[in-house]
Amino acid sequence: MSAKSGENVAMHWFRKGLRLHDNPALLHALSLTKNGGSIFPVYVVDPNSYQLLKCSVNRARFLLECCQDLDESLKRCGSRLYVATGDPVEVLPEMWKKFGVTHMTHESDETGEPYALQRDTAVAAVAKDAGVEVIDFTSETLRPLGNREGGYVANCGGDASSVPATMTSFQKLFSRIDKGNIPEPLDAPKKEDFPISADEYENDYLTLKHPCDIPWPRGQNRSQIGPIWNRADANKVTSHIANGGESYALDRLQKTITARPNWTAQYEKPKTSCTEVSDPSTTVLSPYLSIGCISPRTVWHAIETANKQAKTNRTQPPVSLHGQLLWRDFNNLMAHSANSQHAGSWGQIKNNAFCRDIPWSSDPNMLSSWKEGRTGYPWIDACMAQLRSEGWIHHLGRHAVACFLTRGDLWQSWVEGADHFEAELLDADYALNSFNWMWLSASGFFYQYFRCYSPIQFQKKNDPNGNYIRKWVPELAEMPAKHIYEPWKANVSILKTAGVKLGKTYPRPIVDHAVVSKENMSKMKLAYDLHKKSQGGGKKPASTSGTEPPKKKAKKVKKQTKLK
DNA sequence: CACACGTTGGCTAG
DNA sequence: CTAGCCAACGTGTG
Repeated sequence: MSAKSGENVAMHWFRKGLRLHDNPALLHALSLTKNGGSIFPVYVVDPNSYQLLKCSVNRARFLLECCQDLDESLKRCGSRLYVATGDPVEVLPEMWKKFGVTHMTHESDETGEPYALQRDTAVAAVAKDAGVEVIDFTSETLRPLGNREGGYVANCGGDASSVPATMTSFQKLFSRIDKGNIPEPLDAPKKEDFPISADEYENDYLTLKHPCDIPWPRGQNRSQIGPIWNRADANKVTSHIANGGESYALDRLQKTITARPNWTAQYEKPKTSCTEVSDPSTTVLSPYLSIGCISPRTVWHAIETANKQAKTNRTQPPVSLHGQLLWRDFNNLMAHSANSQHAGSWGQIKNNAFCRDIPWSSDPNMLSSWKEGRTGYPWIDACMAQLRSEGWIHHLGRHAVACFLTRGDLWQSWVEGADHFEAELLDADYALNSFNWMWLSASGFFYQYFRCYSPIQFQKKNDPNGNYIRKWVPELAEMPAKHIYEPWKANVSILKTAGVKLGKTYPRPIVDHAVVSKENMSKMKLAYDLHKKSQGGGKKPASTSGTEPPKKKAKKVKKQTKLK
């Protein structure tokens, strides 16, 4: 196809942002074709992308469903999704040439995720050579992260290293910009917004239907990067916590938020339940937000509308539903800031401006026991089983397993845990994943390491009968409630009745939580002291141990006087 | 320098 | 079921 002179041939390149609604880049591409011309909506299945490099078959399945849904929606507009496979730097120029593309739009990736950054830089260079004009738009977060108008960095004097690094101060920044008002989302384009043109490639660039159609990254040993699968594994993926696609995302938004104004207004994240065995207590919009099936601004305004309809008092950030979107922007801003200071530092410990260097051990056996749910702590193993099976765990379950792997029990690096989550979670997100792992391991953003989750007590008080364990660790399904959280404490006859053989049908505990959690707290104390020394450079004299008892006394006295 | 505060801890006494 | 302690983190504010 060649463009008539004066007519634009526009391409919109979907990477994340797999939606038609609130998609400024797509709308711009369409506006270029108002006076004739044509549009090519494109997705490149890129095995090296964050979405596919480390990726379970369940996550791959979700991504393909997103593309299929997008294809169907575009078909209803008289267009379709053109799917290519390979390295965008090679694939896109071929398509530009074939289609006669004059302009390409895409959503910008502002976090500085290393692969996306080098990919977009390389694509911009080849586009320049090919004479294709590339225009990008921010639509991944509530506000732009960087220096664009209305962006967080732009509102902090343009310096990405001086943005707020605590949630409290971030909320202040958020409220200061445009008085905390978030622009209305843009409508999805309608059929009449699309130019009419025949599809000369109707048998080509079709959407992939099966995870096995996705090629492995070339020249790499896939088994060392992430999960591998075959057709039989792929066909077995049946437990769907979420079907991929914008249609499903908007449907879920309707059912969880729009239809439940009182529930929405009273939402308190820490109080949501992590004991449900089939019906999650949260919205499960995260898989859709991470791949961009739904716009954060669309979710924001749906919450706003529901809040106004509610007949109850409404909760406030950070625990409210709006608060959850603020956390998301905050996490993205932190990734942007870290990578602006040291490229690629966000996902690692080294050079990461927000991460303390804690001397984690590296024990392959500990790590694999955790990944495979063989720690001998039923609540931890149940969570890991749900992760493997559904690609999702409740937020508090994630806390428990993350604390357990790192500062709580196994003393393994948070980066290992983050890699596993990235492979398995349907809502794997570059910014949020590392942020939460730093938080839970007390490497950054959260420092009260003496607050430690118990792999037993925390869930025992929520789910005394252990229903969640019974579902995800069926080996323990017959254990009496009294011993289901600590099967090693049950006597021989109880175990026998329940059909459990410790060390055979279910493992003995890999560590003694009561012992190692105390040891680990002292290790944290040492690591923090070392950090203080390296930071202060002798600036601040270390307090002597002799001052401790009087300090305690003084505080106690003050507390007492305060109470009176 | 002191103090309040931080989205979601555990334990025990009353 | 709740309050207070455990042993004590960093950040932001005044």
